[in-house]
Amino acid sequence: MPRDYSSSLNPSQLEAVYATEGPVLVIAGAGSGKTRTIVYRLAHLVEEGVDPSSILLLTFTRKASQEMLQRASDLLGEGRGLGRVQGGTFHAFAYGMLRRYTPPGWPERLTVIDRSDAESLIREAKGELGFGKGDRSFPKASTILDNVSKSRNKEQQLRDIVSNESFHLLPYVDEIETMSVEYEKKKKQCGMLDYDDLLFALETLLRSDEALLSNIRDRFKHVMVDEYQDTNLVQARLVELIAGKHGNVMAVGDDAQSIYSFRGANVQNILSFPQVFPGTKTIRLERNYRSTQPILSFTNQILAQSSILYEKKLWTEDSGGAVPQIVRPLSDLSQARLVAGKVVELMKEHSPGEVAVLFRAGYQSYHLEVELNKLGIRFAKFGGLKYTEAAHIKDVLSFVRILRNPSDTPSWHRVLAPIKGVGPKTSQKLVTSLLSGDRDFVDSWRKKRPDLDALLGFLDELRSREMSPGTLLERIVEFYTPQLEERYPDDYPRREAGLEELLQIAAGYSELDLFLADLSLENPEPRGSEREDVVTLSTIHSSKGLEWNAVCIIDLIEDRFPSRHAMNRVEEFEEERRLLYVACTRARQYLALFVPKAVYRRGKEITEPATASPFVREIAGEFYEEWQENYTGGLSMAKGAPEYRRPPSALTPPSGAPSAGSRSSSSSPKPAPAPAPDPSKMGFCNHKVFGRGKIVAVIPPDKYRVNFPGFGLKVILAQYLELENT
DNA sequence: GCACGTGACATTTTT
DNA sequence: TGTCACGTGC
Repeated sequence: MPRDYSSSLNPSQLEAVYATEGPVLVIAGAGSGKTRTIVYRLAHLVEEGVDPSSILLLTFTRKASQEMLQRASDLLGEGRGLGRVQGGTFHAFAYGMLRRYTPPGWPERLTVIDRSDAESLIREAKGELGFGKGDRSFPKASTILDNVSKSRNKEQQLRDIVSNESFHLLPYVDEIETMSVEYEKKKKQCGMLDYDDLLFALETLLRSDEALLSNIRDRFKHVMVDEYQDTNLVQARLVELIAGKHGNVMAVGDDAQSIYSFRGANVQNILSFPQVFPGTKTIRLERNYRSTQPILSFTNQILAQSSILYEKKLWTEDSGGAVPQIVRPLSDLSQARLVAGKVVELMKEHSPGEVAVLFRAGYQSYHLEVELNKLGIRFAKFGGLKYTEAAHIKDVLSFVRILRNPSDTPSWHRVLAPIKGVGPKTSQKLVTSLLSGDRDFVDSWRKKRPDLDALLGFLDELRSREMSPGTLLERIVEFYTPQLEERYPDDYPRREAGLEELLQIAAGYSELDLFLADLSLENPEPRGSEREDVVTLSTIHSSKGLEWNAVCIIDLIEDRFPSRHAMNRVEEFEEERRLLYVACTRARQYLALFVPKAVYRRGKEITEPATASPFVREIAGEFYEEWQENYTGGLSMAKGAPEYRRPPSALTPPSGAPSAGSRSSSSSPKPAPAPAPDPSKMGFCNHKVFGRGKIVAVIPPDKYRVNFPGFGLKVILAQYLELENT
């Protein structure tokens, strides 16, 4: 007998929970109890007698899906088999499927490569093709990969992507295309799949095998997809393929929180969901259970200034609370000190785990990390460099990967590199010789170099015995550690600790394949134990779906937030706005935005004045109070806290039906609108682009924006362009 | 061909 | 801070 959840959920949430047949689209504003709704729906499905293993729950991170399953399990009590719910990220799901149903003609062992592996392949290709010799401005491997990946994610021609989004690379577009072809070839040769391949491969598999497809459709009778606004085209097609027939599919998302279009996410997916799945029931969750009204009014303002219309205004019944603060430190260096001070202050009222500092890019927290260390405040940092990208970790994993997939040439090169006398050329020859039957070259080198002999002997020995991932890793680390000390004399203890951690992770696996795939597909638990009660530092992207009592956001100045790379096109600018929206809506009770008045420029050794972020400038004064750093390092009130007024009626819950009618821009007085940004003052202008000494394009004044970040020519914003020399 | 030092340059976000 | 190209000496 299904339980009655009406005391725990509001009417819209209930509707979403009980709508288990047919397509459902839940537009869930920030903090509107989205997770809660999914959790209850899972519980309800199982209570209704649905077999947990026939539910597919696709989420943005595995952590998110684990949390939901745990909570559903708490709700129902253990033993209801919620562990059997299938789920995780699209990529992990795809990998699992491909592992189980390997398409005919594929190598039986698939290697999933991460970003840096892919970059190595691109670099290899570049070397072999002889591109970029003597040309310092030849695009970097990572830049090329960005474009290649974007082209696949958005399913547009590489050439178009380059012209539209990386305009300055246009002179190299031919080389980039050639390299992309070479990259695809190399992956195939080595039996490797990159992140994008996983999704396309699954689609190809399902489309090519009708029996399998119908099997899969029968198997997953209920599909739920979280963060639907951040799915890309293939992901949406996969959902349609699997759930399109029975139509028991629920997509949850928020168009105002779409922040992954750089990865090919397409907001259109959520907007056109009702067309793709006819008969869709659309449910809006707008009542906010997270933040105070002053914070919500502030975040609503951020969206209100957008050139995109969001049919959404969050509201709460809780009208108390402090107004958000805008704090103006004298520089970004003193900002670090002030934020650290603020964190200390906040920790008097909140536990450390309830305090977060958010930023646009990983490097922006460096100064703050130093300050926090000085004060002895423990923190966990999310986002930025991945732990598995560290050189020593990659070194060790290369051994493992070679054992699993002997044609993994990048790993071979990595392993061979430390041997004296082996450079790129010799390494190439050695690998060729190792992979072909012709061992003569290798054997002659083995005689010359005892360390090569030892290395190959070690690998042979590992190969000859079956070992668990944990044991295998232990042996490798043992073999590798002497090198570690030699190569990183300064910080090898730290790196040793990292390897120790890797051993811990490996010990939890019984299958090597899964261990390797998980390392590439899931962020392994960030250093240290899980869920320690410490302050959080996080990129905004990594803060998605999380919340804290107190949130500080730093570096709200032009060039940093919005990132100067995102000043290209209007869409990118708007995505930065949504990013700020996501950041601000993480806060429950306290929100502060730090806007340094100057920034230190590393190269120039000077401090330059900084301009406040346009997003901050746009917000009318009545929505925040302002503090300034004075010259003694203290803070003083610059603009008093406004007498907090009840927000205009459009923002308050309409009595009775919360989910309806709250969106009309009705007659209520709009709070003093900040002047809309004037494009002509933002640097839109006509500009010529030079490539290899000649003009390759002219950018029309009305559509494009030019940005000079100090040196070099950066020309941005291109939807179409005129080529002068073909 | 390789190792190693030097200097120039650029630095988003993530599966 | 890291990456890459290039020069030098072996």
